[in-house]
Amino acid sequence: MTELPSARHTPGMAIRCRFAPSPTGPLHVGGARTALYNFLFARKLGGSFILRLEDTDVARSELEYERDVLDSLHWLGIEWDEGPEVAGLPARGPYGPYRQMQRLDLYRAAADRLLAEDKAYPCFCSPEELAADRKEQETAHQPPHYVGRCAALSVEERAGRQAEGRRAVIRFRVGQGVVEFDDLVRGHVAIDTTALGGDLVIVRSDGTPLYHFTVVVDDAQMAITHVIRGEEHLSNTPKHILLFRALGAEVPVFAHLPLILNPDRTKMSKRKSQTAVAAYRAEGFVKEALVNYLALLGWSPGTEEEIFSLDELAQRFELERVHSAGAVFDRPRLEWVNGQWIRRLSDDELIEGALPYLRDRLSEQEAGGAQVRLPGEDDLRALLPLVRERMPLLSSISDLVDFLFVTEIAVEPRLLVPKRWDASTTLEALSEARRLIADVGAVSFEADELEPPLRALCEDRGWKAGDLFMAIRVAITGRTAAPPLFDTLVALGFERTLQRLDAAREALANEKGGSHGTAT
RNA sequence: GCCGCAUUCGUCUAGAGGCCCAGGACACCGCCCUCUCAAGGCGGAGAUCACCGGUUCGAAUCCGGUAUGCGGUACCA
Repeated sequence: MTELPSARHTPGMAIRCRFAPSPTGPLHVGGARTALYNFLFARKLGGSFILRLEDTDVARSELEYERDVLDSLHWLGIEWDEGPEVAGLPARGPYGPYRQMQRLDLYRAAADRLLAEDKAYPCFCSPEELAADRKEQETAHQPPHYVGRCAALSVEERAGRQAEGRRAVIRFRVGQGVVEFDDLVRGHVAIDTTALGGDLVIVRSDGTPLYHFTVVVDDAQMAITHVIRGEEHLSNTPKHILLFRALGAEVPVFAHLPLILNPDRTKMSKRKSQTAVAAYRAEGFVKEALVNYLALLGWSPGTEEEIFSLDELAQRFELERVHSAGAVFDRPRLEWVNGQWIRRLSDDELIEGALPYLRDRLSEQEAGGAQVRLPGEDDLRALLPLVRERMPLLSSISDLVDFLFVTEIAVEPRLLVPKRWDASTTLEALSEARRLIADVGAVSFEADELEPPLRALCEDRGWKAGDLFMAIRVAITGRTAAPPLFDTLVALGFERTLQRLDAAREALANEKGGSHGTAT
């Protein structure tokens, strides 16, 4: 029996695809990308995107994770057309319920049908028997498979075992032959059923269904036309196809996505990489960047453009252009994309995104004993031109401007002295600069007014302007890297600029006096 | 072990027989710009297209094999 490819999509039929996470952990970037590709595919072709929760692994499923998965998808802008009830909102769509634990009777009915048609059978083999089989196969260098001990039991034999009190699993008859299908990403795939490990268990002895069964029952009942999922399912696809056929259902088209990898090229894992979408969000990545980056991890538009909004992606996305090889998750590149998107955000979006980080930073400092003023939206709005292009992450805002909102900054005296200068020169320069700034500022404290006289001073004294500016920068920010100096002075304000200059001079004088005192 | 999938610069990728002694981006290096940091501009280094055979006038592109990697092979999902 050689099967012809049957994974054909009927033209004209509405496209339906789905993302089916199991809430056993926070949403992983790999899952997010799978969801994204499904979403984009549906949007591009005017189909429906369905969300289904695979929560049959009761032991590992947690409500907290379910919320994380849902929140993360929502944050990314990946909205579903049909899905379960969440946060008080009712379920949407005609094929519900969309939670597997609420679909148990559907699986039971499907299993009963397969049993009635003898496409499946009860298997009474004990775990010990199975383990013994496996061991034997191993020594004989055979691939592990179910030997079929219970495949041909008579009605009497089954009744007998039941009477002994043995509990049965339900096994699906896999049969002989080659299963073939055309994967939208991988092309033609053919797998012999002998590689499937024998008749597979679809219902546990406690009556609960197994993944390979529920996924097919659900995809069939929900009329899924395209199954877009991770590559780890490729080898199991023949089982699914056989099950679809046995159930008399249309076999969907499959598309197996390449894996996202750790830097060592193994499947990306929590153990070796940061995987949770929520963790990237917390760090200060914007949703546009994560979507953009993930879309390009395994897919390319074929042009040299690389910044795309979700809407643009939905217009351009093609499954046929998805790569077949795994892709290493490259954080530096993600940060670059993030910087690109931060530049593109509106002022309000940027403020909304960044302000909480700044306030958190200042609150921390306040808790540490510092006196701070918590900035509001307008404070940050005024600073946007100074910081926007300096932010790889939303959280970068803190290092850039926090010194503007604390009453006193800590200045390391050594940092005040530029490389080409000594402490005396620095002290003198700072004093001269203080005088000039006080004079100019008394009339008008503007960036344009401040710069020329200070440059003239340097010219006069034979100083490098950069050295003077660096000394001032450290004096008022405590850092050697900061936004442009004169705008920063203005943002700080006339009074506070003079205060910090004075404090720096004092610190320098003390330091200098101290070291000289001991030397002479 | 068996089955499957994959293999183009460090990384993400373009490339569907001649346009490729392989293009772009990130990262890296240098120069320019410049008050620091960024950003931006320009330039550099970086891939014998995993390897070996074959097909062809011609192969990164087609075919076969090998190697390596990854995935699957559960009463997990």
